[in-house]
Amino acid sequence: KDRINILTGGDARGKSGSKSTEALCAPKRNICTEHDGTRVPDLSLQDAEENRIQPERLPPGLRLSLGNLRSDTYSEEATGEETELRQGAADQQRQCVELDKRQKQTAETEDEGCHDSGGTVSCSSDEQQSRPGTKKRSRAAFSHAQVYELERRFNAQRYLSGPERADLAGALKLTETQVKIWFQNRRYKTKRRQMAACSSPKKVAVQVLVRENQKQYPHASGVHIPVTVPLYQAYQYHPYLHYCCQPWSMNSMSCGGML
DNA sequence: GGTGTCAACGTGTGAA
DNA sequence: TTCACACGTTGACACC
Repeated sequence: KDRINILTGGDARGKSGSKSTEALCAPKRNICTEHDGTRVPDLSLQDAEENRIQPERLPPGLRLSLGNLRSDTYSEEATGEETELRQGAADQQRQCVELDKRQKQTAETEDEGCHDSGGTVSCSSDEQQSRPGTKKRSRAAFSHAQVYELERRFNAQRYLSGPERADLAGALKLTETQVKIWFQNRRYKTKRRQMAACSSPKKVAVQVLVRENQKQYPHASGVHIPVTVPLYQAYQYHPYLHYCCQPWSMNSMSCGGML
């Protein structure tokens, strides 16, 4: 059902090298079309709020390494951020070192058929299948810098065109497929969290309504049940709520039973 | 051992 | 036919 959103509005997809790629992508971004045909804003900004990686929480080693990864898109933002990136706590540095050690150990213990692709360790499916009796599936662990840059890009735009994906993949030393899959997984993960956040506020409201056995709302149909918990309070603990339950999204997010 | 995370994979779909 | 999408699942891994 959500394909409607993608194919009619928010879709920035395009075949690599396809002639229509650029035309499809940029102008339509940030606009989605609901099932009933109404247009709704893309959620990238809200996602950015929820998913943003705070620079001060990054290990210092990673902070410094990010400068080489930044594309022109982020050049302005990078200057102020880089100063911030240089400040770090010692424990964070230790954490980073530990993680790097673990990643290196993992890489070293991989089989010979596996290859290191820019900080990630993976095996091609051919290599896996060529081994008799082994059907081991690889799961590349992206480096912190790669994930950071992917997150940054995702916060800026939820969909990448073919050229954009190629650029990003090249910058991060990942394959285009990896970048594509990462964005797919990232969008789906965001949506799942939205749905989870959308359903949880129900419990809060119900608790208040049944308090003290007061029969304040005789019409059980619930047509005019007042909201007893201010929405801003709910938003404080459920950051997805404010767009998940807005009028333009009510049709698609099944939040009708929220009260 | 159970659980959560996440990259990779599989499926169904529409557009070009 | 090819491609990218949403969505669900799988398998590896880390943590408790």
